[in-house]
Amino acid sequence: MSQRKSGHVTLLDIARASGFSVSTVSIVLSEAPLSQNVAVTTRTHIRAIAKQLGYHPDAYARSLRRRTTQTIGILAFDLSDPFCVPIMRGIQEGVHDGGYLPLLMDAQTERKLFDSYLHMILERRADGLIVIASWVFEETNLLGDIRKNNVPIVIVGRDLVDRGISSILVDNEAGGALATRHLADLGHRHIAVIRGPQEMCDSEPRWAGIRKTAAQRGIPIDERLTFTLPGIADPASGFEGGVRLAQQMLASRRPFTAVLAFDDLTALGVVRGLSDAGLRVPHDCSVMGFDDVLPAAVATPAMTTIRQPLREMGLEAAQRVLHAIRNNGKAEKPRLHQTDPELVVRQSTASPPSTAVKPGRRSRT
Amino acid sequence: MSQRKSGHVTLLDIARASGFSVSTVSIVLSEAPLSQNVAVTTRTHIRAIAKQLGYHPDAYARSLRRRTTQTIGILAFDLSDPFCVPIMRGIQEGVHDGGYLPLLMDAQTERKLFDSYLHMILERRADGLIVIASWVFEETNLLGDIRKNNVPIVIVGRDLVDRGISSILVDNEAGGALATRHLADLGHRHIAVIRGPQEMCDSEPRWAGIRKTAAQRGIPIDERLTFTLPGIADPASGFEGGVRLAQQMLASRRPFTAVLAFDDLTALGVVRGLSDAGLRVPHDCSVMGFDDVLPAAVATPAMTTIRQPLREMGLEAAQRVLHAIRNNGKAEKPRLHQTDPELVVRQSTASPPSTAVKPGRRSRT
DNA sequence: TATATTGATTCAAACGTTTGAATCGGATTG
DNA sequence: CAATCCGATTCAAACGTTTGAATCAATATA
Repeated sequence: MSQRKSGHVTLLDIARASGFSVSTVSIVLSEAPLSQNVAVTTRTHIRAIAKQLGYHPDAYARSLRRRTTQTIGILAFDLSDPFCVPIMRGIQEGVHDGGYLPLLMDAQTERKLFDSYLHMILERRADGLIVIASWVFEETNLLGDIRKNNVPIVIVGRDLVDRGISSILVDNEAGGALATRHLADLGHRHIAVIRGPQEMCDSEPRWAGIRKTAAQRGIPIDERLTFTLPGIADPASGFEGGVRLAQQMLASRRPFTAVLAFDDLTALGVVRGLSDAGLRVPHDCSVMGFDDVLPAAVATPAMTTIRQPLREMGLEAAQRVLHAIRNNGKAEKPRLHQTDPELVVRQSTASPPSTAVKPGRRSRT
Repeated sequence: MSQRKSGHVTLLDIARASGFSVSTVSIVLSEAPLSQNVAVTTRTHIRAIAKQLGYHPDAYARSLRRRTTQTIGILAFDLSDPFCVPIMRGIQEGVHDGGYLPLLMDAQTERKLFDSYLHMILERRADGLIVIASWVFEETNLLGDIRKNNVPIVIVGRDLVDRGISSILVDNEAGGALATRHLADLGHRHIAVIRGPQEMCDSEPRWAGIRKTAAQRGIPIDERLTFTLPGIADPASGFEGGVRLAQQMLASRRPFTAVLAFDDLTALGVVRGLSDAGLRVPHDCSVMGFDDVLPAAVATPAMTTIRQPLREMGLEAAQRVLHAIRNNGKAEKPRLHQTDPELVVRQSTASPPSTAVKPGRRSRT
């Protein structure tokens, strides 16, 4: 009855129903400072009617008038990547605590979608933007458009500082070193390595950390036991890659007692590959991952890995944009924030077998 | 220079820069039917300036005027549940194809956040709403408010038809039957069962499917080998529950050759629990999950499970709301849509050991 | 030449809020 | 009694769009 054509209850509806003007109703319902001057009886009356009618202020009209949306866009390149989830959680926490509304979007690894969502975020006048760049993430020139409309932006999972964008990243070199040191401490001398795809910025420094630490400890790196993942956009491909590369390792007939995989999914693939060949982890061969995502924790044997402080990274990203929003005027210079990785020892690593197992030869059946 | 105080480029800016009126600019840039009447030179001129200035129409002003937001809210109770991801993907696909923008929100298993986001969705005037109710999901009376503002709503993962809400759900009874049949076909006669928490609507019918099929096949269900997961909101708790219950199974000293777990995470927990006790899966004992989420697929041995057509369910949900939006006037009556589960045979199930292993006794070490 | 037709552009109102300024009856003060 | 102040409420303009109706010149028709 009092419903308008739009189907939504508006201030006018309440004004009519209560006998007061739209202004008064607005002042009361939005709890403006002026509402202290409004008679108490009026206030309660208006509030009662609003609740009864199921009034919810129109965010569009409100934002239009107030010229602020209190909204921060979160654009994930691939939300199905378990890697994204804790980051997203951290971001949400930070954004929410700052009184902003997170506007979550998932580009599903599709460049086209990514751009289209970037448009939407611009059109929705988000006060800030955070990009989660998991796995292989293609550049987009649209990011320039973002800055043209001076929306503060932070990216996590990729270093775009030289593009003028604040970035948050784990210290990959330290992570690679941590992993290598762990295997060295266990006594491994023959380590197979699976490097990340060349397109990913994490690959190189992680590899550097591995190489340097191996050199320090006097561990030779056999290049015939060094492999590289192909750069496919689908993160689940990491698993398949791990399976395939494990087979190649075994086929190479070079001895190794541990595998250092680029990330957890790849490591899980390696476990599968080794297991299919009759090898047991960690009894016959140790396997390490990187990231510490859910599947690694619930697999058996539980995966030893290098944890990225994903939640903290998300939180940091949120605080970074919020800060940028607050001193809106002066654009601060982009910074790179590196976070500390952490070794998580679980079940997939152990000392090398006493008698050096020669992989490629089935150990049972 | 031509930037307004808002920091965003507006139609007025372009009008001034081009020498045409706001109306003309609007007509051109929004590609209204009238734009055919606009001179070609004018069109290209205006478009050029718009691009140069980096113009993006203000979604708020536009929606306000057009009285439609072309937006569908997606409210997930817990996005970190891998169960949600394919559903969300399906929804996104359907929503996007229908020309709508998905507005994704993640309640992080918090009732308070859920309600708060529900508010936001209402305030943002979403044209429709889809709720993903993974795991234990508490009711909320706010759903009534949604209908009061006649926003079409569909829920997936929970049956709320008697509350007047269209629901999409896997056929749990069929799924339970499918799983039981698979184990029976393999020759298992002693099956331990882990039932879902009582708070979940999936638990009962799934259990019914198991019981009936077991009876059909003449397989006794030992109630001392039947367990129930506690109803905790955190889905990762399923894994812990599985570990603990596996220990209880073994401690009970009752013989069993297979475990039918409520879902994949629980099943992975069971594998861990059995493995810690020295039992091998599937050699000593088979384990089955339910849902078919990512961690089940990448574990070793790969988990045999019952797949829910999650993506299809999401798609269906999207189409259901879109349909409801289209014939807005007449509210159609809520329907329950049950989807067909599918058996996915992997590595975690096999025939029972020839010599009936008595669990509770370590088979090695 | 006057009138109708067309093509190109603009006017102006509206969407639902918010908010500085204005109103207005009544009470207080000089 | 006039002037002032105060508390309670309302006016009216603005936010950036869209769009039916209006304008207006130039061309085609009678």
